[in-house]
Amino acid sequence: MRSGTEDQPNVTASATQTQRGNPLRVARTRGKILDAVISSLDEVGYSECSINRVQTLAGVSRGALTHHFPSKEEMMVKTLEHLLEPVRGTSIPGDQEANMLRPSESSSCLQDQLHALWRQVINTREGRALMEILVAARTDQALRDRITPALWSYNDEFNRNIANLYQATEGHEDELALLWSICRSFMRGLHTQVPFERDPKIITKMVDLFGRIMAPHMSARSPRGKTDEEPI
Amino acid sequence: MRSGTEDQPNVTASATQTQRGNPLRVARTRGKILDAVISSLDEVGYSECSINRVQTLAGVSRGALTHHFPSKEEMMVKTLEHLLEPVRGTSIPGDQEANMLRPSESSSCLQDQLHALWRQVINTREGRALMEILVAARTDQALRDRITPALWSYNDEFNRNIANLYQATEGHEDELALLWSICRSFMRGLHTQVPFERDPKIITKMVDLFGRIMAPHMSARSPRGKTDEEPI
DNA sequence: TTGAACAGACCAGATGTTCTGTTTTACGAT
DNA sequence: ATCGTAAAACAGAACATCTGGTCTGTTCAA
Repeated sequence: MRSGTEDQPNVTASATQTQRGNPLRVARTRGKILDAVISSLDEVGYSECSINRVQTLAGVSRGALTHHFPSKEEMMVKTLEHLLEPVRGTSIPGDQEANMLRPSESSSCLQDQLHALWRQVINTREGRALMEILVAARTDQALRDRITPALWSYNDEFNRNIANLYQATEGHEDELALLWSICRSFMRGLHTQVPFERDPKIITKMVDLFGRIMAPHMSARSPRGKTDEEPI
Repeated sequence: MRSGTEDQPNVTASATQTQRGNPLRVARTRGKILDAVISSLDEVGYSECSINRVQTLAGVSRGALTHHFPSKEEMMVKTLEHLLEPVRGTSIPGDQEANMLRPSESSSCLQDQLHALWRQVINTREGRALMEILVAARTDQALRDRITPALWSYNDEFNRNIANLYQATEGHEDELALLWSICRSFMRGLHTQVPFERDPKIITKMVDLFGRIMAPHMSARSPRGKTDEEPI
């Protein structure tokens, strides 16, 4: 609580001259820590994602960790914001996840896009780590209060982008955001089914059938106007 | 590890003469403990659901708790099995949750039934507690291995019942289980959205729209014998 | 020389488990 | 009927371990 609790130097942006001097060394350290947090959340869950585990996995000292993240709550908040960055405005152009909303290169069929969303975004280290934080924040009001603004901002950005890339069937244009919320809720729920499913193909079948059911209600906009190479 | 680790006297059934004597006193104690576990999971989450909190909330001593549940893992396993009981074969006939799968008395419209499922089963203390255990078990292999059989058994029973009460549209009869898995996955995912939603009505809207989308693919069987009274 | 970046020790408190006692209950012998 | 006994049911202390937070140093770059 010695320094401002809310405006740590941004790691992704070029923090060239915040106050004193630390070029990209802090970015590497913070990156290692955030990566260790994500791995820990994915592999052992929120309750076992302890400071000791993170510092060991990241290969940094306790001092370094506490310097960058004064508290565990701070660590989780910053991790979540880090996880949400790729789809926000602050994303790096070359980032792979930044294109998650864009119709995949292979096909613009909704089913294929949902499959891609599941495989490349939701069912990943990052996706599972995010889920852990969301579930933990439900019962941790302090954490929830701190991550809610980022989630709202993310959600707004998400809906803004999605309206440019997809459209609901005519007469139901106002339902597009709701439709996508349903898609995301379905896939988050899938997280709690995967570990217990006998046959992994069931998950694929569920995504596939879900896509078939949703397809009549929404579709990708044709992206001509941005000179994309024609999806369908 | 002094007694058999797998066959504690069943609490729901009339444990009249298992080996020695304990009539309904143990049922009350176990009930208080299980209730405290459920409340703790719902209110403070898995990571904060400690032995101390449970024993305090239940109003029982440490000895009583460890007597009935020798380990925390055992406690969680038994709690999950307790949560899954109402819809299993071992359910008490008068239990309110036992009828969760049955078309509600109000209407047999799928949307209304999904709303009832959400309000009366999923979005409840018990539903949220179950979610906490499922999420925790993802990263806790020992716990996962112990609850998986109960989940499979529950799932089989679920699908068996659901086939008697619902039907997919003709030509897709084999998809009924998959359709219901999608419904359940969607609603589990909803758990992670509720705490962060600005307007609670959004959740209702999502359930409603989801029901409208799913309705063409499945419907309730008429409960009178086999004489269908035309669902669609 | 200044302050950020890092290193590592230290702490009070909480965690889950194990342990030894005490009470309660059922049942069999009298 | 009652009394003794064994085991279940319960009570609570003690344990080593781990948690997250705080603290004092040291290194590094401007």
